[in-house]
Amino acid sequence: MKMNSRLLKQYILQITTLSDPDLEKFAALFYNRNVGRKEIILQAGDLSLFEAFVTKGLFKVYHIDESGLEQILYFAAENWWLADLDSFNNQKPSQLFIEALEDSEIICISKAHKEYAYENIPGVERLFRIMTQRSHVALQRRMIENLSAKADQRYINFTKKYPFLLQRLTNVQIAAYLGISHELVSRIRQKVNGKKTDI
Amino acid sequence: MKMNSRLLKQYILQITTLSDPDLEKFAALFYNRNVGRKEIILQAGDLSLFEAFVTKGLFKVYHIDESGLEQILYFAAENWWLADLDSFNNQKPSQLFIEALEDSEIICISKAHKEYAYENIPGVERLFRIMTQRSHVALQRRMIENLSAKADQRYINFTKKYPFLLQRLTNVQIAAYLGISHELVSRIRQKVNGKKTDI
DNA sequence: CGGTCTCTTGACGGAGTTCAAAGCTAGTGG
DNA sequence: CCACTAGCTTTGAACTCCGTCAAGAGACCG
Repeated sequence: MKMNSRLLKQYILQITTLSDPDLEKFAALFYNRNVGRKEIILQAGDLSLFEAFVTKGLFKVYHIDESGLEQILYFAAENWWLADLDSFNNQKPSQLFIEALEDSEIICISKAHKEYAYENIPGVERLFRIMTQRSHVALQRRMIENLSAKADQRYINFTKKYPFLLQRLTNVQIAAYLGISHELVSRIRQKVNGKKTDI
Repeated sequence: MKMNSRLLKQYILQITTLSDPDLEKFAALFYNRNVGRKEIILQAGDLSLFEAFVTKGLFKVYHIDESGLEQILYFAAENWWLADLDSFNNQKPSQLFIEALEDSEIICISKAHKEYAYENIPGVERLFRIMTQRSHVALQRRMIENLSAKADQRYINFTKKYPFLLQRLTNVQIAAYLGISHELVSRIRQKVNGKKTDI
C-alpha cells in the first residue's frame, strides 16, 4: 500500500499543494487492486463504482459502436487516471469499457470516499478541478488535430507524443485510437520508417 | 446588469446549490460587455483575460491551422461559457480565436476575480469542477462519434443535437465544426431533406 | 446597383476502407 | 521441447467516400 500510494502522492504534489497530513488522509482512502491482462474492470451498462490511479501496467478506455467496432478514448499507463466521469459522478450506466492490456496494479477510490474527500480535505476539490481542466485541454487539442490533420500526420504526432507507448501497443490498438484502419497504420509505418533510414 | 446576471444565477442553480448571498456575491464579480457581429474577443497569441457567460447572441470558438483552415471547437449561444481554459488558467498565449457570429451580450469575469471567488465563496470551486467535467464528457462523446461515424451520420447527429442552432449557422461553419468540406454539407443536406419529404 | 458571401452542382482525383491471402510471432498444451 | 493455434502484420486490388476545383445562381449589404 505504502509503495503504491507513493506514486499518487508525487503526482498530486505536481498539480497542487496539499499538506502532508491531508495527503496521507487522502491516500488512505484508496485500496489496492491487481488486474490481469485482458481483464475488464468496467463494462458498458455497469455503474462505475470507483475511480483509479494506475501504478503499474497499461489500460485502454474504449467504446463499442452499433457495428461492433472499438473506438479508443485513451490509453492509461503509470501515473494516469482511469475513470468514466459520466458514470462515476452521475451514477448512471457507463457507455465505456476499461480493459487491462498488461498485468497491472491500480489504486482505487469509491464514490463515497471521494465525496468524503471533497467535503473534508481542503484542496481535493481543487485538485480534481485542475485535473479535469487539463484532460479537457488535451482532448480539445486532439479534437482539433483530428478535424484538421490527415491520417499519416496524426500517426506521426502520436508517435511523438507517446513514444513510450509505441512498443506496448499493437497496430490494431493504435488504429482504434486514431480512427483509421489497422492496414493503413501498417502502410503509414512502412512509409515513415522508410524515410527515417533514407539518409 | 441585474437583467443579465439573472440568466447566470439560474444556470448556476441548475448545477449546484449556492446560498443567495453567495450567489449575489459571485454575480457581482462579473461585468457586462456588448459584442458586435464579427468582433473577435480573443485572438491566438493573446492572453485570455476573462472568462465569459453568454446572455445573448452566438459565438464560435475555433483554431486556425498552418494552412489557414478553421476548425471550430464549439459554438456558444445563450447560457454557454466562453473560455480558453488553457490560456486563462495557466496564463499563457492562446491558440484559439473567439468571434461573435451575431450581435451579442456577455458577462465577464477576470482571472483575479475568479481566483477571489475560488478562495472566498464556498461552492464556486465545486461549480467549476462540475462544469468542466460536463464539458469533458460532452467532448468525449463527440470524439467517439468522430472516430466512428461517417460524415452524413455526423451531420444528422448535429442537427438532432443542436436544432436551434441550424438556422443561425452557415454551411461553412457547420462544415468547420464537423471537419468536412462545405460542399459535402450541402450535398448531405440535399440528400437528408429529400428523404424527409419522401413520404 | 455592384460586390461579397453563400449555396448548389458537376467532374475529377486522392485518401482511406474493405476484402482476401500469406507470412510472422508468441503463447499454450501435449 | 516441439507442434499448433491464434493473433498480429504486411501487401495487393477494387471500391467508396470525400476533398478540390470550377462555375453559376441566389441573397444580402452598403
